[in-house]
Amino acid sequence: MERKVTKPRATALRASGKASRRMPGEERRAQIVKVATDLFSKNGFKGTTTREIARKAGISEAVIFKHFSRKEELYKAIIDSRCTDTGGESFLIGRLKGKKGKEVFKTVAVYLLEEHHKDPSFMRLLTYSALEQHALSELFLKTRALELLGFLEDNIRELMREGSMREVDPAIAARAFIGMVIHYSISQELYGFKRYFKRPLEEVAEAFVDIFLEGTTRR
Amino acid sequence: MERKVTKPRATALRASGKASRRMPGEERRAQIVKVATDLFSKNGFKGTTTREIARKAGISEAVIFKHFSRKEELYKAIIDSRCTDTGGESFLIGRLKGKKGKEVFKTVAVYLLEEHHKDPSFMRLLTYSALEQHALSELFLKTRALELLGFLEDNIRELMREGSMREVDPAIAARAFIGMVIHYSISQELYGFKRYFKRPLEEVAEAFVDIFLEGTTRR
DNA sequence: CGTATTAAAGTAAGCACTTACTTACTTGTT
DNA sequence: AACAAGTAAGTAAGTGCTTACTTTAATACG
Repeated sequence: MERKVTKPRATALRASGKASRRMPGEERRAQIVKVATDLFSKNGFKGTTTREIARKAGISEAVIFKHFSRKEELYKAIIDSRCTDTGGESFLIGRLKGKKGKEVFKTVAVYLLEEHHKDPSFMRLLTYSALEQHALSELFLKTRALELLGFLEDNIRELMREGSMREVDPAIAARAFIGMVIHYSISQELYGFKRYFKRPLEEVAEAFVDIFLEGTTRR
Repeated sequence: MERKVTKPRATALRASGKASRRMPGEERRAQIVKVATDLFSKNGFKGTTTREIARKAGISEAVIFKHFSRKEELYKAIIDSRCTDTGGESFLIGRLKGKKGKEVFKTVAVYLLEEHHKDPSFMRLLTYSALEQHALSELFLKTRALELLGFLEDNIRELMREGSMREVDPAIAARAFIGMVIHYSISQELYGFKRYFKRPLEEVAEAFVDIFLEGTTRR
């Protein structure tokens, strides 16, 4: 049967100056991942369509399926890359080597606040994946989260041994510290608290460390 | 044209013992809201279909649209009811009247941890709505969240005035306290931390208040 | 109390559109 | 000419929502 003739979409895109041009396979794959990451972090897995990913990448939908067998596989590729990305929290652990005491807490707080501020997409992706019960939050928990908590607990035990920190439950104390930092970060970026409250993040980090170590009671 | 004849679904449901029976309009509306709340909190707005809501309620889809003009309107009805629900945080403010100092922090911590543990659906709904940029998180922020933070800030100022609390930034201190509590709660329930760490919530609440007031430094 | 009527609650079937994904083919590059 | 990258057109299934009709329950009346 005679084919319907319609205006080619990609050529229309090219005319508009937003079009993709042909790319080597690996480059195209990486571009799809980047665009998809952005959309998944904004809309979640179900809320993101392959049609929208293709549209934003300036390609046809079929190209996505040249690189990924299914939508789920694209999502998994993103999750995997984000948990092995050297820009993540293992990088943080590296920066903590050699630091002790207050400096550890300060470094952790500043790093986390800065990372979340600079690029909220990982935080959003992680939150969506926890809600949607995807693998990312499980993977993240088992790798980054427990690793960082473990590190802080060890640091707290060391401080107790050398007598500068009082007897506390290291696990609970680590959770308290991480909790105030990350919740601040999430409520500022995700919940819009930053419209009502804005401070330099170094100041906020400093204040949190101070409260954690010195408490709020007058002496 | 002659209608196709197939087995009525509702009668099939009735036979299976799970069927809805006829209900007065208000009762049915409430039932739809309850079922939909559960599904929206598990799957988000986009991830929940009207077919699935109807199936779980044991009714046909058309019944939903007898009560709500659109799916979006059903969602809004849920958001509204959850932010005016007397089981929410305004209830908390009521409980804080007359309490001072350490007792305020203790009551807030225990209450929030218990509420989230007993019914994580609101927390999930709120998190989904923040990600999906629905009205719930905005409404919640403007009502409950800022109200509670304001209350804590006032309490902190009062403690500084009477000399039992040292000079801190009340806004930052309130965020620090709320952050450790809520993040703990969310990470336990939503992220699955409770599989790796379990403590009686009174103990956790007590420890957080202690850290907030006394810090962790040995004196 | 029985019957007819009316109102309320509910359904089967469908519509128009969207979704993830496929396939046979075209275009561009080497 | 061969290969890689890409597309137009399509499929089967799913989605939010509508409509014309059926069923059930309540009410009025004799």
